[in-house]
Amino acid sequence: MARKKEFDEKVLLDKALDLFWRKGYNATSAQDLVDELGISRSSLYDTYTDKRHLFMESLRQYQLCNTSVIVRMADESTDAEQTIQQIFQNIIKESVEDAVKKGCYMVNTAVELSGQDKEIGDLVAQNNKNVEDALTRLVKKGQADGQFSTKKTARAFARYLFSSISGLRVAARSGSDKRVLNDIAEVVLFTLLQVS
Amino acid sequence: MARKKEFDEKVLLDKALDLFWRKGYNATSAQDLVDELGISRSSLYDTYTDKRHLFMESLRQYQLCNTSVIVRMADESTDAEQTIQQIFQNIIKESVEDAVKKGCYMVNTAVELSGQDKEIGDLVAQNNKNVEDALTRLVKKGQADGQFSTKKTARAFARYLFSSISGLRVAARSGSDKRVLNDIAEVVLFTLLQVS
DNA sequence: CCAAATACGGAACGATCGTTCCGTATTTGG
DNA sequence: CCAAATACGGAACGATCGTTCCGTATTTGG
Repeated sequence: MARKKEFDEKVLLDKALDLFWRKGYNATSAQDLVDELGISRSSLYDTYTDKRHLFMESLRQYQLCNTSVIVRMADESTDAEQTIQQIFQNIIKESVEDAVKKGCYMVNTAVELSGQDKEIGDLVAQNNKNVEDALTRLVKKGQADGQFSTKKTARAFARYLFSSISGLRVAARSGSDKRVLNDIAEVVLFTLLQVS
Repeated sequence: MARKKEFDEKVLLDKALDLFWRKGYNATSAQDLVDELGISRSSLYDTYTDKRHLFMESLRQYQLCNTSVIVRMADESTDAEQTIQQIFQNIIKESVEDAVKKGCYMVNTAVELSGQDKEIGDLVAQNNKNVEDALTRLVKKGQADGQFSTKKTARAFARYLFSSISGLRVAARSGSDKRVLNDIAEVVLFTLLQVS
């Protein structure tokens, strides 16, 4: 029984996500958000509580859209080797096509805030655990199918893959070009195949 | 022909480095620096020009102390395989012993500032290039000695190793415990040996 | 021993930070 | 059609930002 919002809450959450992703939390001011989202301060605070709350919402949104894709790919896989290749190729593609070199929002946030903000650190840690667990299931499957070595545990391989992805994302954010990213991914995949 | 400084410029540069390393650039205020270094604002600005300048000095200091160690290890190596193991073991040791989980200053800075500050981005890029080049020479040596595969170029392996180190450092900063870091390093080294 | 030069502590600068408030516009239920 | 409720734009809040200024202390060359 009142006036309706003139904007779409979810569309603007995506805009905020994009801004935080690009600039990081500390370097993004309330004024930046007002400019980017195109709404007034009062609407911003009325809708999203405050800057930190909006940031956490955007992190959850990212988790929902980007991280869970990897988890889904891992769990729906019928060919572990091929799925891992796909995961890496997706990341390369996304990185190369991104003109502003945003890297990975979770990696960026982990580096910037994990040590300073417990709640955000916990969210990132939970996210990482989900991915690591999914990769572990995927590697276990690959081991059962005789595609991967069993000389290390599936958990160890999964941690290795996760760390490789982080490294690739840092390289992407640092501005490494396509050739560098391809080299990295190729060697990760190559070494993975060799161990079988 | 005037009064002498009551503090050691280099000792305080190390303190500033430690603070920036821990908190990042944007989250470290001038007040934080005054508190940590124990000198007044005027002395801070008189000695180090301004916050950004002090930050860049600390980056150069880090490059001098930490990054160049890897370059030296690579160039003085007589056994490429063993040297790479040493490099990883050093990083693990440093990460495990660091209670505040600072990670790698260059990685942290690359993630926070490479996209926003051209001069800092260039410094990080130059640093990365130096490490990548040193690793390339090291891998080339390992290939010549028959320790590593020649199915990929030395450059590609070097980029892979560099990215692996970045990933490891992100994991360390995110608070991964010793077992996780060990798993990652072991698989990197394991896969490296397998390809020979 | 004094004039010149630099270092110092701490107050103060304008700018920007994240957040709140206020007066008005709009919508809806009765 | 009016009372209640929410959304809006934009001014304003106190706090903190990075930086400068000022008056005093200390050192050194002549």
